Amino acid sequence: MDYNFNEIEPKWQNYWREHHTYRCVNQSDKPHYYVLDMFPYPSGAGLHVGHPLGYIASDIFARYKRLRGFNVLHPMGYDAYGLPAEQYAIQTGQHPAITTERNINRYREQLDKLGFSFDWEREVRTCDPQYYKWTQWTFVQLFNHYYDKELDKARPISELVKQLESGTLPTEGDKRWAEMNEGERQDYLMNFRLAYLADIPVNWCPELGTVLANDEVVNGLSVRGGYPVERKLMRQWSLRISAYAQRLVDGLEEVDWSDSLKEIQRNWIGRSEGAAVWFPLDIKLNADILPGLQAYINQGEPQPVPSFEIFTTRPDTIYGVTFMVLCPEHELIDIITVPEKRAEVEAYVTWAKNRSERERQAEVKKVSGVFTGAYAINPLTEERIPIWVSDYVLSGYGTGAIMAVPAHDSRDFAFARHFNLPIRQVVATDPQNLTDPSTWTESLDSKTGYSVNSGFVSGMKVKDAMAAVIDKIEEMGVGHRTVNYRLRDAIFSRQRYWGEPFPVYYKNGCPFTLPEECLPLLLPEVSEFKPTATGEPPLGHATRWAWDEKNRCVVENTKIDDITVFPLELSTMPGFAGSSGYYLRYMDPHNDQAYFSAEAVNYWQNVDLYVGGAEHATGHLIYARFWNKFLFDIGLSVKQEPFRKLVNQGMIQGRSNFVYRSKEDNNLFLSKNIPGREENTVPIHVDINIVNNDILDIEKFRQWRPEFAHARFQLEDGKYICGWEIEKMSKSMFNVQNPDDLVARYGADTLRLYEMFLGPVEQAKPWDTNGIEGVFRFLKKFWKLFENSSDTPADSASLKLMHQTVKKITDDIERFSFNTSVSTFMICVNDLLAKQTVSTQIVEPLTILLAPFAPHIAEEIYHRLGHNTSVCQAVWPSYDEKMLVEDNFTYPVTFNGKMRFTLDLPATASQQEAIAAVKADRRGQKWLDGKEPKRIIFVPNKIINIVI
RNA sequence: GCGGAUAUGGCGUAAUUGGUAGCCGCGCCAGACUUAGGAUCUGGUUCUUCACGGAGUGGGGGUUCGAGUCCCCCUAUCCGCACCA
Repeated sequence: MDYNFNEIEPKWQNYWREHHTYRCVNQSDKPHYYVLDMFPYPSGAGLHVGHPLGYIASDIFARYKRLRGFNVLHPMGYDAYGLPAEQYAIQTGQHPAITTERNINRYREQLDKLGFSFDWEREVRTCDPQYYKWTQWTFVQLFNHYYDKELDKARPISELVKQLESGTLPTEGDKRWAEMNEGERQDYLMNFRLAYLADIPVNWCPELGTVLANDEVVNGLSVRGGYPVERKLMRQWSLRISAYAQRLVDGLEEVDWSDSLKEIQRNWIGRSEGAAVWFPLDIKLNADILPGLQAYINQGEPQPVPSFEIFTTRPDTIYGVTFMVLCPEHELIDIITVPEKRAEVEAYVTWAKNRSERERQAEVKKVSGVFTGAYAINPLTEERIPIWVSDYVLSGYGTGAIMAVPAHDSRDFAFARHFNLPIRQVVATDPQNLTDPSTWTESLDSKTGYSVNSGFVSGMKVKDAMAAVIDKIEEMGVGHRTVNYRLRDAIFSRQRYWGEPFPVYYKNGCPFTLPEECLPLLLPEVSEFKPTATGEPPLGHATRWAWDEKNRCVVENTKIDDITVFPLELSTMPGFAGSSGYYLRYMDPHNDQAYFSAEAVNYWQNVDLYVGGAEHATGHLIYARFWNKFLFDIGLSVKQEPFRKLVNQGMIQGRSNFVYRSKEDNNLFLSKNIPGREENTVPIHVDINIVNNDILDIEKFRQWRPEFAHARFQLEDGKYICGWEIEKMSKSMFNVQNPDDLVARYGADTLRLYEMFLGPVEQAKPWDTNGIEGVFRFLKKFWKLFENSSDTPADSASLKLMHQTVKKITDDIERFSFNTSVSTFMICVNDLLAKQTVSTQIVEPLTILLAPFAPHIAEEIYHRLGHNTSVCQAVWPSYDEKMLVEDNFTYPVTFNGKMRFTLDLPATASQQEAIAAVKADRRGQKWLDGKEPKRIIFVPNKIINIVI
């Protein structure tokens, strides 16, 4: 009987489902292992071909670990909230819950066909109230905690309040806690909460009534609709992820991730060490401007005169400062600008503020700025330094103000050149030979060299000068050593419908969280998914959706004039909210008392292996680490890092095929290698499903589209050869390969093996089915091998081969090298098929080895070999080292380093035997020349290196 | 511009981690079987050469008895960040 995957695969998929083969329990004598995939967003297009790659790899590993005797947690779920379902809802009126449900069912169907060993009883969906209850709960915790910089962890905000009340902690700012009213106190606490409301500059589109992400805005117009977009300060929820910046950097040391991914995260967090320095203002203190400067007088370092703070990573260059620059958003601009410059400065600030992020990025090289007419004093040199405004200084980083050292910073250099400001050299690689900086074409940014023209640090190495200057400014009380991070707080509100509602209501404009027992706050039904006419987010359509404080419940259609009923937050949470803690929920998915139980998390700890795309490096993987660290601080999570080992599966690109249409004759198509084809034809994308190994199926092509019905061809060797190119996988390029088609044609086992055979899991590669036949042939051979097997005892050659295969496959899986595993299987089967008959003693262990890769065929053979339990309950075969050794090897022999001859030796030979063999050899005698070898370097199977 | 990675036959890749480069598969060539084949089997396939031989892991240098592998300098491609002081 032939290998009939059509019969085998559904049979065992049903068997596994009925027998709950992959059910996983939270207690076991076995060691535990948690294998996790990044859960998919169920898009309408179905499972995308890149997804199975990672799922197959993790499934192989999960199955392998089970066979090695581990209790394996291998769950799957859906990141079900998201924009596409909502956009579809706006266009069609179809509720996103319905489309999402439909897409999930389609995903599930596709996943089931591939034979994954997920424990579906643990499935989570981010849009399920039983799940998002805990997303909301975590938000409430974030709101109720602050970051204690002393203890370096999150603590309840109530403890901060206690300290403020007792006066052990003074308030920052002009008012003391005791003097504040309730509203002021809430406002003050908002500066500390880990989830907080604050005014943040956003891209606001008035026509669409929503905030847009930077990539949704082009040239100041919305991508959708082309409406004008303005930068606007808006009150938005944010997560104070920046408080965790240092711990997010430090944590990278202890995880087993690729260096490149760690590096991406390090860059994203952007830690840089430097100094904060206060520059006093040199202005006349008159009654007009004095109130505005109060904050600059009282705040921070105790300065008797108004000063402003800058951040620099190059304190050593402070003697080279020739101007200062403030960002256009800096509140000091308004105060210090001299009257005669005011009009010019205001015009510039208005222009700069209205530029979109995109415009700003596109015109990075354009220098713009304006002089305020005001001056600062360099605290070390006491020079007067002009203060400028320019948008090359960003408000979101440092203090939004810099000291400019044009000689040693390329941006300051460009600015100085443009406005003809002085450039003063204070660092030189060769202090003896200074050149005139006004002749330079670029700044000297390097940190190697010596300080020059720099007062007391002149002559020091840059590194020493940095330390010396910081010491000096600390001593003078005008600054201090500090660290800055590029990481910004995460904006957490979206004016969308299809997301988690915030468990927040507003009382006198102040946000309060709902009590825990009232969670989840259900997403209300709305009549429309667009923003309301008054510009509220879609949740504004929920009629009088509100919190009834007296009855402690959420109400709708109520009279809002009731004084105990308060409006609820109308924004929803962003996509990363639901995905930041899902791996913890899988540990205990049905718990309705807690996010997850202490027992569950103590048992599973954290994810041992996480497989997913590197595109989440600066999104999900940062947020999830933050989320986990917070849960760790409040005693829920038991590990600082959620994902111990991470494997990034490579991106799958598309391999497009082309036909070449003649420029003269629209019905004539030339095969790729016909002379003159390049000049006389235009390439046209052709559906890859009617091309096999770059050979076009001519009949299918004629049927493909009416315009090709009468196509004629110039063939080569009777075939039409198509061209190809690696491109992004997309419908419009007809290069999307649907996994379903391949399963139908070759079976899931072949697809699984083939995806692994393509190349290393981590590597990006084009999708290409050219080699799938070879893998399919292998499975047919494996089947044949089983059919040829008999109960006769195994011969020693076969046994040896089997042991070698066990070792190789085991090693390959451990180091995640599945492509070489497939090769190993092929070699083994080809060797065994050359024999008349093969013992079932050999076939059975090979079947178990194959089970992680091709579970259906392995299950079928395992049962046919007489077992009535699943191959998943089998024991991974072990190997005997003695069986691996080759009998004889040819060794290259060298004397004093020179290669002389080769020698045959048994692999098990000892040093003495090796020396004896050399002595016995005629050439050996000649080179030894009667002398005894001093030392012999003898590596089995490698080399004999003899030192006389 | 900064940071990270990669580079091996016609193609995807492999190399016991410093030890005979090209395993395995695709494709191709030749042959067998077959009414037929998108089936199966056998042999060959880095380049060059009739052959003997020679060359060869993006290019150039170095370390080593020995380098695809380690070091330095280029080049190309891919990815991430991008006025982050």
